[in-house]
This record gives sequence, C-alpha cells and structure tokens, in this order.
Amino acid sequence: LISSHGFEFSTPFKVEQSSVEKPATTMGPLATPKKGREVRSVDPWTPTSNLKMLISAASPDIRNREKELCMDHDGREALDSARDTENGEESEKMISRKEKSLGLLCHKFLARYPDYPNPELNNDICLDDVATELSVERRRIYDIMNVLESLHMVSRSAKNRYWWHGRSKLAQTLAILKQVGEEHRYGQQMQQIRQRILLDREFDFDGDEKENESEEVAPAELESGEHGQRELFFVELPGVEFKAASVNSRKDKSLRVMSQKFVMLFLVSSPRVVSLDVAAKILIGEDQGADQDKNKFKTKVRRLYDIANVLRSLKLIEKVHVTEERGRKPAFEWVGPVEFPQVKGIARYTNVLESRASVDNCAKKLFSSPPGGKRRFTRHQSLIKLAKSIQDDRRKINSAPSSPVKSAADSSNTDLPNKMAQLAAICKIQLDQEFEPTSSSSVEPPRAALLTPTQEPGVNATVYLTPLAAKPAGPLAYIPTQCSPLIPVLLPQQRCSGPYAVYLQPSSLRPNPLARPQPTSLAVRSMTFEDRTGQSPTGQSAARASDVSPLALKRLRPDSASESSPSKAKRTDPNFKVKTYVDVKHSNSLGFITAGN
DNA sequence: AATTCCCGCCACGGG
DNA sequence: CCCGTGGCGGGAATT
Repeated sequence: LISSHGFEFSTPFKVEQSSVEKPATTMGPLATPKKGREVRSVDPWTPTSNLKMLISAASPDIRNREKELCMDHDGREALDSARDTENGEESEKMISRKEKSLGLLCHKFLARYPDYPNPELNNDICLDDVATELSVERRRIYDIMNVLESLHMVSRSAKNRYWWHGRSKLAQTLAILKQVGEEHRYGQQMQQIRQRILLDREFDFDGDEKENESEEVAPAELESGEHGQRELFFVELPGVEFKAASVNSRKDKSLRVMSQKFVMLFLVSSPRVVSLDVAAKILIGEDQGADQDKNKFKTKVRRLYDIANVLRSLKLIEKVHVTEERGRKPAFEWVGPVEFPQVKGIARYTNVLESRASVDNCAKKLFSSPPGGKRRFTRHQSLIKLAKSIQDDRRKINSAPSSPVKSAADSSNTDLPNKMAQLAAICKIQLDQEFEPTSSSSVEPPRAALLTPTQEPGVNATVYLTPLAAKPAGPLAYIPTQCSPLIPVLLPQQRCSGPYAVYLQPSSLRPNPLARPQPTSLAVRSMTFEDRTGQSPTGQSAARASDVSPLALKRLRPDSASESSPSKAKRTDPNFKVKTYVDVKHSNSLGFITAGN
C-alpha cells in the first residue's frame, strides 16, 4: 500500500506532463508512423487513461509476490533492484523503471518453465495467462516471445499460444546461426565497421558536417551491389517447423530476425564482444539498402536494447565496456555456449552448405533477372497463384485460434496435399528444365525440389518440398516466405525429425568484392576487467564457455542458478555485472590492460 | 548530456 | 468492426 501510495503522486504528474507535451511534439514529422494522415485525437487526458495508469502502477505491488509459482530456488531474482537505502523498509522505492524492465520481466517468465522441458505437460504457453500472471501488457510479452522464438526456445503453436522448448534446441540453433553468420561474413563486416568508426572519430571534429545520408556506405554492406535487395531471413529448425504463422506476414520482420542476426554477430566475432552501434550499423545496412539513417539507427538501437535485455536474462550475454581512446563504450559479451557438441549435425550442415553453392548459382540464374537482361524467370501464373493459395491456407491454419481449432483447418488441410502435389509437379518441371541435371543432384538428391521466389512483391513464396517429411501434418512440407532472394537449404536431419531449412541470401555468398585488403587487425582488442561481483579478473570469460553441453547434467533443477547473487553491489549496476574491455588500436595480441573502474 | 529503454499508439492482416 | 500482433519512436528514467 505504501509503495503504491508513494507512486500515485508521481503518476498523475507523469500523465499530465506527457499529455501536455504530446500534442506539441506530435504535430511534427516525428509523429508516429502511420500513412499519410496523422491523428492527435489521442486525448491521454481522459480519466480512463489516468485510471489505467494508476492501476498499472499499483498492480505491480499487488501482484508482486504472488506470482511466485515455480520460482526456482536459486532466488536469483530477489536481489536486484534493491535500491535500498540501508534500512530500506518503508522508505519506499518507487516502482523504479528497472523493476519494469524487459529483462526482469523475461526473467520472471523464464522462471516459470524449466530449462529443459520434459516432453510432458506444461510446455504450452498461453500469452493471455502469462500476461495476466506477470501483470504486464500483452505487448511486452510479444517482445519476449519474439526473441525467444528466434532462438527456438519457443514456437508458436496457434494464435495466442506457444510451445515451450526451453534450451533443448538452443545448442543446435546457435550452431546454425553461427554457420549462417559466417556465411554472411559478419565477422569481416564488423571489423570493417569498427575501423570505419574509429577512423571517423579520428578526424571527426567536423561534427555534423551534414551527415548526408550517403555517408559512404560500408563496402561490405552493400556488397550486393547489383540490387541492394538485402532481405531478411529467418532461420528455422527441424522440430520447430514453420509454425510461426506470421513469420512471413510481410509486416512482421524485425525482432525475430534482428535477434538472430544479433546473436550471429556474437558467435562470429572474435572477441565475442559486440557493441550496439556496430551491430546496429550492420543490421541496418542489411535489411534494406541504404536508407534514411539516423532515425533508423536510433530505432534499431532501441530494439537492440530490447533484445539484449532478454538475451541477458537468458544469460547468453553480459554487459561490458569497451574502452577506446575516446572513452568507454558499452557493449555486450557473449557468455553463452561457444562450442557446440553436435559435431555431427554441424558437419552435415556444412556439407550441405558446400553443395549449396551450386544451388545458389542456379537459383541466381533462374530467378534474378540479370541486370541487363530482361528475361525474368517467369513462371506460370498458375504456379504463383497456387503458391499464394497455399500460403493463405497455411495462414489460416496457423492463425486458427486454439479453441475452434479444427473447423477451418480441416478443409484447407485436406486439399493442401493436392496443392502441394501440383506445386511439386510444377516445380519439378521447372527445375528439370532449368537445372542442369547434375546440379540438382548435388543437392540432397532424392528428396527435394525447390522453387524460389519471384521478384514480384507479395507473391513470393519459397517452396520447399520434402517427400520424407513424414510429419504428422502431411506428406509434404513447405515453407513460404516473402523474402525474395532466399534460398532454402535442405539440411539432412539428425535422426529425429524431418529436414529443416535455412534461408540464405545469395548475395551474401558472393566473395566480398570490396573488402578492404586485410587491414591490420586494428580494432577492438581487449581484456576483461573486473566485474561487480569481485570475481577475480583472472577467471575470465574463457573459462565459462565450458558448461552448456546441451544435455548438461547441470542439474535437475530447472533454471540455471550457478553463481549469481552479486552480493549487493554498491549502487551501480543493478542486475548484471559489467566488465570492462580495453580497446587497443593496432594491437594484434590481446593486450592486457587494466582500466580502472 | 548521454544512455537506456518503457510505454503504448497505431498499422496490418485475418476473420 | 474487432482482434491479435508487433513496428516504431517519443520522451522519461538512469547513468
């Protein structure tokens, strides 16, 4: 009561203020997205909104300790946010912003499920319930789910429902992400960007200098010179089929994909440290050709923070600091698994990738209209329609609410095989005509026929057929996507489920044309530095990679406990520790430097 | 002042 | 029109 009371004061105030300012700022071009029109009928002044606000403010207090259902014993979450002032009892801490952070929320969420789910009950997640139990707006849950989904820790099972996979697929996912990341030469790109940033800084006293959008794009980024058609791609997994109905609803790109890319960056970079600005730069350049940056950049960074927060609560990354000549810069270090046991899986994966090269070429020849050439791989209108139709069907199925499940699903389900068959046939024909018999055989020969997307926006559908996908669902599996230049890759399955695909962008394979001539590795070299917990500086990161063998005997206990409990660090970092990295220019060796603080 | 990043408006696509 | 989703960016809290 006390706490809520204390907060009530600030709340009204906050509301008032924002409402006052809103109108003013809103009119500018800064107004929220939307299409041509703008609206300012917001009226945040309504008593309702205030009430809402108060409720939300008070609620945390109420719900606070009763959501302690499972909560693991390591009581890792208690501590943080103890912004206490000595005997902090009644000296209320207003609901600090931190207590509402995504990271903490995610933590609470994770606490409800075991790291390694037992193919039993429980694995069903209902967003409504979660939102209610954690008492947060739905919106926030989506954020979490999206990044969890990107790691395949959950997968959408139906509208408003997800399946919990926990970390059971994590290693596999990471292994793949790493592969893909390497393919994209993220390592190099980062290196380049880091340099560029460094250089820019060197003589960047010219301040603004009209940072005209052109800002000589990094060579690496637009490498796809021809058509900057950088597209997004989402890496999927075997068990985790393409459930995510919306994975390709056009408008929903970002988070999932961004999250995967972000992770890739870590898995690929040498010191496994990534700073947000570098990440943002790369992620931006990729999605679309150069575009009106600056704002884009800021937005991107905001998202990265969101992602980073949940990644942090997953204990996959930690916040650290990179110290360049210009001062310290925050960054994140990967502290999750680095080496993945599934050698087998990876090996195979690699193989496929190798053979993929050929596919890549074929695909390119087939589907991307050569710069000069007019000839565009025109496929039968029928084919397109068919694909579209199938895609729609799939959507229907996927978006079907859990309750009325089958009704609609049934019908579409039944004729789905037909369509697939037709499609398969068409594909077959097309492929037979276009592909060299040899090339086709080089790719997971027997089973798959693939069809790549068209250039027409909105119609693209990458179809991926696998006869052997003896999925309960049906004889055929397909994966429609909206990304144009994607190439589905067939991956031999590890004993269990059907094959899975990875979408890749042809352009990324291209030898990096403009890549600078191997500059001296000048960039971030570093060394860690203390952390709040007073861990010895020596026991650095290297050591920790160890654990995480998927089957980790770790513990039966859900959750990961381990260390934690940073004994009430003096004020500074609330929940996580921070290490400091020192950047040494031109250094090839890892310099060992101590940086106070 | 710079970083973080919460909040929630509002667009979208399906029904 | 309603609903589930989830971009997106203002601007407040923290550092």
